[in-house]
Amino acid sequence: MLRSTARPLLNSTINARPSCREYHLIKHGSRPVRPGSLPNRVCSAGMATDCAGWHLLGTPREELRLEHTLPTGQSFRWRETGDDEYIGVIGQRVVQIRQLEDDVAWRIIGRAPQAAEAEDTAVLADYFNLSTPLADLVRTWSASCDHFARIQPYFQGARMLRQDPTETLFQFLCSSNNHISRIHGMVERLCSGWGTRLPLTRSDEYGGPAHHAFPTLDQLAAVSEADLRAAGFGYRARFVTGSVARLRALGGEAWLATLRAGPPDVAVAALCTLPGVGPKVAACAALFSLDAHALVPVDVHVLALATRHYLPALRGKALTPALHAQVQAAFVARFGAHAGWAHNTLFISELARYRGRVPGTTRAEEVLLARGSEVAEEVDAGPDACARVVGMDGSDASTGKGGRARRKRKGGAASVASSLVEEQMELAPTTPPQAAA
DNA sequence: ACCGACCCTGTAGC
DNA sequence: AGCTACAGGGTCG
Ligand SMILES: [Mg+2]
Repeated sequence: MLRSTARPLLNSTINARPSCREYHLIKHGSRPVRPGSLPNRVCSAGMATDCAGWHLLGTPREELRLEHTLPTGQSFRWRETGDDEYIGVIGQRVVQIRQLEDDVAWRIIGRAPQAAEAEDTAVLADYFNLSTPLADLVRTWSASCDHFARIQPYFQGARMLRQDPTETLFQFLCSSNNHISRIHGMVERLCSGWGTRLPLTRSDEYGGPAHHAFPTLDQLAAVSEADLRAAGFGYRARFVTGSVARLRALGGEAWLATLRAGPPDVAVAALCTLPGVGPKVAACAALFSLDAHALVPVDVHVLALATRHYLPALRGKALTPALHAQVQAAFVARFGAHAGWAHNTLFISELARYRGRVPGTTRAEEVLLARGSEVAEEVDAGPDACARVVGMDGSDASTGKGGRARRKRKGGAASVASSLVEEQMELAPTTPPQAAA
């Protein structure tokens, strides 16, 4: 195994040459070295470390795959900095994280002074919800649902994160009737404009942009609607200032945290009293940050997959609160107390970025195949394939820099294909092609 | 319960 | 390449 044949250990924003010990920790094509000394169970976030600050999370691929967890719509706080490598902020820490063959490696590259190193491992374990055994849950879900059983092998390790409640609420306050790419920018400007900058602890190795904690409610209270409009928030500017004011009146972050202990419907009802927060955004905040593992944020895409597989009678109906409740109930009936987690795997299996990964599964693919589209040329990479099926040029569909499969024909299948290609981050179409025209 | 307006802007489509 | 037109992980009244 020659070094020259391996991809660079660190991406281009990391300038330092990795130490020899890093090579022991980071995979080189196949497997990490010194596996015998490493914890390999979910609940024991790794203690293993090296001189460059890398640790192992202790998560086998069935428990966590970053590709299915970080850039799939639960958080807008991560950016991909390399092949299967990301940098983002968890609370008061800037985290560099990378997928290994059967584990995940992480290190802290920046932190607030009050963020003690001794807490790092616990913070990571908390953020990735490591006390929830995903692989065990998957077995029960696969027994309950044929569709889930069919697609899940292609989307392993899709965990729910346990994000900060305030951060999650405002991220998804920005999400309604909006494009993913714009949401990313809005969240970023909120952080860089009003959040506390996190000093880098490895500034000699990292030359990328600065990172900031998500602004606290006190920091947000200093932001005017005009500020937000200038930052491109549009009409959501008033939602933000209004929600900040109301949250502070209710008791701020401490009050939000109390929602974790109560029933999910109480949390959702409370969140819905905030301006700009409806059932969908409330469910996102509750599932992504308030331990409401059973909640399902029902958007148009979730409704589409629900009508396709569970509630055919609801096809074509508008996404009213009543319908939202019906879909929610159907998911809980089928998947149980962690229905929100199950929904997450189903949701990401619909992403256009993964189109073709599961042979002949989605309705969109069925339409394309029925019309003889070249989508049939996509090879079956097999379950648990690591390589992307779409975006072979390495670009990320979610950043809009291309990478989508090129379509050549006009009319017929091509018009269907173009409606697919148009999907923003990725989601397969929710409306019949003819209706889209 | 239903329906139209809605701030922007990244991107598709010429 | 530049432009224009569109549509977007919903929410509100
Ligand atoms: Mg509300």
